Formats: sequence, structure tokens, C-alpha cells
Amino acid sequence: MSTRTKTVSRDRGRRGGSASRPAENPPPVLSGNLFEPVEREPAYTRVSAAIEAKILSRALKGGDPLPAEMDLAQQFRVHRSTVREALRQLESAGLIMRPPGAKRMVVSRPHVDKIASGMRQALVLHEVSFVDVWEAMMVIEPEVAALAATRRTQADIDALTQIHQAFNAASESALAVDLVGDFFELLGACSRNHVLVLAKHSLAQVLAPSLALMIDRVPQARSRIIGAQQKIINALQSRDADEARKWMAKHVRDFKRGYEVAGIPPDAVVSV
Amino acid sequence: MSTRTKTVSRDRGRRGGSASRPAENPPPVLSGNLFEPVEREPAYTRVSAAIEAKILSRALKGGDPLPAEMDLAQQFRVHRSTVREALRQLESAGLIMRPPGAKRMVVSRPHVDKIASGMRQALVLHEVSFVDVWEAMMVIEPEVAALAATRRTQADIDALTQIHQAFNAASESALAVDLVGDFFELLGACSRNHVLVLAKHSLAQVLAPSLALMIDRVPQARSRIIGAQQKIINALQSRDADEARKWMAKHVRDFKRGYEVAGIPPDAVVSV
DNA sequence: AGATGTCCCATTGTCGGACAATCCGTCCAT
DNA sequence: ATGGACGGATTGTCCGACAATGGGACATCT
Repeated sequence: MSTRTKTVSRDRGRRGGSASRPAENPPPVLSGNLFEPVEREPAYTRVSAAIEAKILSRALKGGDPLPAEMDLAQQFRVHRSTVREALRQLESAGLIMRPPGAKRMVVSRPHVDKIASGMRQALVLHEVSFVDVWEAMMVIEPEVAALAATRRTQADIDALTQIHQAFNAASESALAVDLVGDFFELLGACSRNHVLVLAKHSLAQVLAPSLALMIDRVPQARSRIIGAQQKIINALQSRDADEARKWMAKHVRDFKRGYEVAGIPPDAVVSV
Repeated sequence: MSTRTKTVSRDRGRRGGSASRPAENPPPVLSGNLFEPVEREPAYTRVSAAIEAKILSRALKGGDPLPAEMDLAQQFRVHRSTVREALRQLESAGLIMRPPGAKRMVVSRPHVDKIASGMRQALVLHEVSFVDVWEAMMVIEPEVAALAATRRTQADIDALTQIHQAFNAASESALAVDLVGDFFELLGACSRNHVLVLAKHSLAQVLAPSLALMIDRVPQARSRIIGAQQKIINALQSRDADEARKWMAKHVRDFKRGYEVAGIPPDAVVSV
């Protein structure tokens, strides 16, 4: 005999996806399905949902340590193993993490890398083609550059210049790819808009592997990147949003040309 | 005494975040940290990483059933509990799921809702302000509309019109909000670009709760939405990308005005 | 005082084993 | 063919256990 309570009372699964069809008239006739499927969500899901709610409602702020697993198990009246499975979910969602070399889990806002990597997985598994990603870049990057031009500080420009010069001097392509990523990321930071930074970061992650290929195969790619970066920095320096937008658009278009020259078909699906 | 193997051999943590500083000259002097932190990732993480790799490399395709937990435990030489924790992580990442009323887990590509909800959590926890989200919409939505104008089919237009009319007739605001979301989503589908759809979807999720507020508080919001939707549909009908872009920009700007009229401060952080 | 060693306890990571619920295929009776 | 009974397979949850380790309290050394 176990102490489990087994009350299946919980019913407010708030997973509403807004995909509701126009909603026929329910009262008069019972058209089609009378009952919706009974929901039997396992305990580990309820536990994780409960903790997630506390975190999202800011009852648990970032940095707060979570109670010990045993405590949670007692509070939820559930076995520690069950709590652990719930914690794994939250951990993978990035809502909690364990600082390296620490016992207790702490509440943490999901790091950009975390969510971006989720996005990358999704795009890879959805077999998104390179043009799709490129199109998204064409939409986002020029506007981000324009925003950056109006909001950058001198420190931003200095940092960008530093990366630009490092790229100029980079010999091995792995480093060069990293530096291109850094340039884009820093430019995003100049826009002072977390949402766009997140979106940019995801695109960059998806593109990075093939970018390495491209830079290796296309000799003139580096000089074109150097030129575009320089123009963009100049535009930022003079706070010329239109110029920044224009050159970033050129820059992104160049990427596509680079891919074409490198023999990567535009409808190639991105991969890991 | 347990049978655990405890080999700490694994070292290729490929979590490279590209945040590398310009990389000083390592060979001559030992400047700063000589050793990187020893990595001791728990077994459940390695198990989930192994399965994740198999999925991302498409060795396991979508729809494939995963082996039973016991099988996995035997293959990995770990306890079933450990496997379960790994599975929880993959489940929460959306890489595997259990079809309602089935035993085995199956490989699944993460649904848009899944990743979008992750994005929403991240933005909420990063205390992103409403203007940030709005700015991102101003960047993305008009271009999506322009793309949609060139790629829409007649079926798309019919569906959009249907939603438009449903919104026109919608009485309760919850339904109206859903329909606005549906309109945006369908418009995204017309763009035929999964990446942009994903980004749009995330933004919509973040905005939905406050949108309900706004529609309730601002009487003229509905008529403005109706007008904009109509103009956009017309632009799509005549495949006029510029017109679509222009009206969508107006439409999104209207949202901001609506928020202002509703008394929602622009730097209010989005919440659940 | 500050650095270092020692000891203990709380907590995590992992394991072994157990049992009820339930899905699924098989077999049998109607 | 339909419907019911049966048994194996698999999951959800629990119990209990133990080694490893982080963290604090305390003693010791310089």
C-alpha cells in the first residue's frame, strides 16, 4: 500500500494553442464529438507545471535556490524520483540550472543560447532550407543595423572595430566564423532589443556550420565581409541608419552569393 | 557495490557559444586560467545527448518509436530511472513525445507551439518590454506581408477572408483575440517561410495576453483591425507587395497606438 | 588574522527492485 | 465478424539504499 493520493482532480491544462476553428453553436445540437478526450497528465508533468508557474509568475525569482528534492517531494506528496523527472524538464527548458559545482538547483532565466539552440533543433528537424534562413536574415538584419545606428554608443563601435580587426587578421576559418558571429551578435546588442537579439542569435546558430564551409571554399568571401563590416561600422559611427540598413542588406545578399559560388544549393536543408 | 562504470572520458561538450575573446597567444605564457573546468556531466545528460544526436542526425526519423525504457537502460548500461530522466529532457525539448494513449515514445519534430512557448518564457523572464516586442513586429510583420503577397494562393485568400469575417462577427473578446492571432498566423503561412512563421508565432504568443486587455479597453480597436485586415487582404489579392507591406506597417503601428490609448505603458514588461 | 585541514551532515546521482494500470496482440466463444 | 477473456509488455510511480560531494562548523597551523 502506497501513500499516493491519486486524485485526478486537476483539469485546467492551460495549453491553449489558439488554433480554434470558428466555434460552432454548441448548445442546441451535439455535432460531432460530445466529449473531449479525458486528460491524464502524469504526476511529473503536474509537478513541473506547478514549479514553472511559480517561476513565470516571479514568485520564484532568478537566482533563488530551489528547495531540496526531498522537500519538494514532501510538499507535492510525491516520490523523489517523480520530482527529479519534473526537474529534468525544467532544466532542459532552461528555467532552472545548477551552477557548476553546486548542489541545489537555482532558478535561472533561460540563456539565449538555450532557447536559440531549441530553435536550431526545430529548424533542422523541420528541414528548413537555406533560403528560408537567408530570407529571414534579409528581413531582420538590415533593420537591426538601422536600429543599431541610432542607439550605438562609442564603446559599441570600439568593440565592433576590435572584432573587425581580429577578423581581418584571423588565419584559420574556424576562428573567422566565430568572429563573424561575434560581429553580428554585437551589432544585435547595439539595437538594445532583446527580442531581435534572440531571433538573430538563432539564425546565426543555424547558419554557422555552413558558413564555415562557405568561407573555406570561397576565397573572395573574406575580403567582401571585411568591406561590408567596415561600411557598416562607418554608418554606425555617423549614426546613419539608412546607410547601415543598406550595407547590411548588401552584406546579407553577399552571403547568398557566397553560398552559390561555394556550390551550396539554395534549397539545401540546414543541418547540424 | 554498484555496476556503474564511472568513466569520465566524454569531453567533446560541443556547446560552443562563440563568445570567445580574441584568443591571446596560448603557447608562450600562461596568462590567467591554465585549466578549463573539468566537466562532470551526469549520466542522464549524456544519455539524452546521445539520443538527441541520433535524432538530429536523422538516424532516428520523425515518427519512429523509441526503444522501450528498459531496452535503452540496457544499451546505455544505466538504470531505468536514469533513462527516464533523460527522456524527460528530450520530451520537454519537444524532440520526443508520447501520442495520447500510447506507451512508446516516438520521435517528433518540435511543434511550433513548443518552441514558441519556450521563446515566450525566455522573453517574459528577461523582462522584455512591450516596445521591444512591438519593434520586432515592426521589423518582421510588414516584410512577411510583402512576401505573402507574392506567394499566396487563392485558397490562402479565401481562408484569410473567412477569418476576417469571423472576426467581424466575433462578440466576445477572447474569441476576437484568437482570430487576430489566426489571421497573423495564416498570413505567415502565406509567406511559405518556416523561419519567419516561427518568429511570428513567438511574438504573437508573447503579445496575446495583453492584446486581450487592449481590445477590451479600446472600443475603436476592432474597427481599425477590421479595416487593416481588409486592406491587407486586398493587397494580397492584387499581389501588391508594397501595398501589403505598407498596410501591415500601419496595422502594427495601430497596435502600439491601441496600447497607448488603453493606458498600457510602452515600457511595461510582458507577462504571462 | 588568515590559511588550511578535519569532520559531519545534507543533498544529489544512481542504482536495485517492486507493483498497479494499461495498452496490445492473441485466442476463443458467439 | 464481433465481442470478450487472457497474458505479456511497458509505463507511471513508489520504496529504499548508498557513494560522492558540497557546505558549514570547527580545530589547527603559520
